[in-house]
Amino acid sequence: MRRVTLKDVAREAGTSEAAVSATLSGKSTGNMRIGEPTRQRILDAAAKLGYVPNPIARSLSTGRSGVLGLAFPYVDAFVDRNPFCSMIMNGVFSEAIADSFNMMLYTVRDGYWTDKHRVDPRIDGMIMVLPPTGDPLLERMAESKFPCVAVVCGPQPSPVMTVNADDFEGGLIATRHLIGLGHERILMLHGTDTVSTNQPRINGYRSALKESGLKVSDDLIVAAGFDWKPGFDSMCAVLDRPRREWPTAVFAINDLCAAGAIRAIKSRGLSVPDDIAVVGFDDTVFATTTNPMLTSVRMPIKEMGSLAARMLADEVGGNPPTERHPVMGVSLTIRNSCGSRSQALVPDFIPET
Amino acid sequence: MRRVTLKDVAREAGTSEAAVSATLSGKSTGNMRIGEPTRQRILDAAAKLGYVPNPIARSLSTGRSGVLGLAFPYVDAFVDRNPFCSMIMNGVFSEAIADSFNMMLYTVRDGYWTDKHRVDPRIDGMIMVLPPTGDPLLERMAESKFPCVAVVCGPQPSPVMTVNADDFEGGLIATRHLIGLGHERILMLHGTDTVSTNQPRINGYRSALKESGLKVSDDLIVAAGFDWKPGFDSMCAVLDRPRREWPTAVFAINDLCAAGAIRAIKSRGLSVPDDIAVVGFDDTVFATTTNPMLTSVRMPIKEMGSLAARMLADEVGGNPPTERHPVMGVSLTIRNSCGSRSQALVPDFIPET
DNA sequence: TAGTGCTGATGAACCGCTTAATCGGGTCTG
DNA sequence: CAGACCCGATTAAGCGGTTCATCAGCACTA
Repeated sequence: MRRVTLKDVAREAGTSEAAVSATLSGKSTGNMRIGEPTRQRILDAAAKLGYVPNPIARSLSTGRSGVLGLAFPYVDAFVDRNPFCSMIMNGVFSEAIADSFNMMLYTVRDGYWTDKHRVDPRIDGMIMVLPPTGDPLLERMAESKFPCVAVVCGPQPSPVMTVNADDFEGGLIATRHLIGLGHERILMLHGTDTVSTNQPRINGYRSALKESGLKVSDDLIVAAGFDWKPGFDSMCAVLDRPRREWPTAVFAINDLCAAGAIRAIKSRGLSVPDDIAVVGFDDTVFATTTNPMLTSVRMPIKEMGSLAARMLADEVGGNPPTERHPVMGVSLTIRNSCGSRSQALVPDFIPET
Repeated sequence: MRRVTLKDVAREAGTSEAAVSATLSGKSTGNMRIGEPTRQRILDAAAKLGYVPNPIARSLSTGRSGVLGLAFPYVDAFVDRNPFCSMIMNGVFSEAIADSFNMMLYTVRDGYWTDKHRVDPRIDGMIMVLPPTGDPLLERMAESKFPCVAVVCGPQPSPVMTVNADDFEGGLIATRHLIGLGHERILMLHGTDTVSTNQPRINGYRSALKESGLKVSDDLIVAAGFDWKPGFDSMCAVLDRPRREWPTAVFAINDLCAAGAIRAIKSRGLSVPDDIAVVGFDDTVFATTTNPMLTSVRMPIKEMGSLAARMLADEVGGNPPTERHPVMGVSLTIRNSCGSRSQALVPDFIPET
């Protein structure tokens, strides 16, 4: 039951190992030429023996592995509760497979990457999801010429390739939407700056207010977080203020946060959107499980993953992408949480199966 | 900027490569002994040069890679919308890291595993999540002695190691809960048999009815699915029946399906739980984003992933686990969707951050 | 003193594949 | 007819580790 090796095939075909290697790996490298009859014998022998090249041996000798690394922040709640990560992975994975790359998983917690000059030779390149803003790690990777693309890492210049969504624009259109519906006191529930999307979204919010001549009030820019509970808590805190200080609308940093805010609002016996309108961000599955369903800024999350994989595969394959810092467009998916549509409980958006 | 190799360290330390290898890999294999002074010189040299062993070379010569494979079904909607997958992965990953294994990703769609005698030498073992029931693949893996554990693969005997939750018990306690609240017409919204959890959960439902002397009616066992939309659609269809045929309670195959059912019920102007009570399954994040929040059967999903990784690591490490087919217990998390608790909008369960 | 046994270390084969260098021999050219 | 050239294929040197067989040296025994 031993694994069939090159040598076995060579013996079976009555040729040298080199001939087999050249034939099977396709690319007649160097000056190696294989004639048609020999080629056939080798192919037959390989098929007969059920030969499959050993990728490890190949890696050792070529220095290439055909594996892409995917590193993401390791936070239980994030992974378990927020589909963002799996959606990125989904995109990365499908593209990687299409390019016949395998995927290896890492986390930033993993000590592997903290070491200065260390790069895992088992991977040809790395995709880093949501790297902490200003992570020196990216510098190191760039220095060591290790192909790397950072996904969702913020708009500031980066030493490595990046894939971002236009978070500023997202904040802008979400807020404009609310302003267009007549809201003037709009609460921004934001997250922490460890996540790069935070500031741009807030800035978009600010810009939208300014362009409409509305006052930007720090009282209405409140720290919450990217999960359900912080959204709930922060919204509760705001509603504990005197009634006249209440906002008439909320722009939440993401859907989960928005879902928490909605429940907080309802827990006071208030209505969404009649008393307070809510807009989310990301347009994930949560936007359709809340009640009312969320109007949310859509990011092409899966596509961002695919694009990152595509760019990395190209870079590794020797075709450096010309656009090394793409910014994906966002749009607003309008549902029921702002009152701009019918508020029937029948969903106006049914996800595809 | 070349990678530092064993040879470099040997030269620096003035010893042979063998001595370096033996020292650095710890286990003084064979009859190789290294004296303390030499050992120190080698350690110093390695530290000075910043030597890091090349895992590929090591793999080639040892036949072991220190990598575990994780294969999951590749369905967009499943990955993007259902946290099940990422929760399993979370568990697997954290345990794998703890055992200093890396993780490589596969999908069952990936042709790699369809080939008869083919096993990726880059991994030491494989965790297969939700393998299709009766997948011949598992037979093959068992035949080829390749360490493998199937996670959530159903209660039937398996040629490989398995990790399951007690789905039957889950169906039982969910249905008993509803019966205990006085319900007699309980609708079962189930999924498809391609997922192994489907039948056991239905069987649990049946048993609970029988033990209470209630009639099991095929009209009340309705196919839906594991996502939001099928739950919504099937519930709508049931509510299209004459009123006297309506159920007073619903047991849904999972939380997402339950969420769809809830919306369907509300879209008819009915109340959950006053008119119809709903129980979900899995107790994922969705159980807290619906309104009312879902009473749901809790499976220790992350723990199942961890356990699988643990078992696989042990098997690979030469300590075959004694319990090769553990079944994890389930419990019922009671919230608001059955009327057995206060229906205040304030959550009685706030997820940890 | 030859033999035994142990410690500490080395040399070299090997894991399975790639690839640069080389080579035999046939054809074409000057 | 010698030299140039191309085709088809082989040889052998890596890639960077692990590990088995061997060995030098020394102490201890009979």
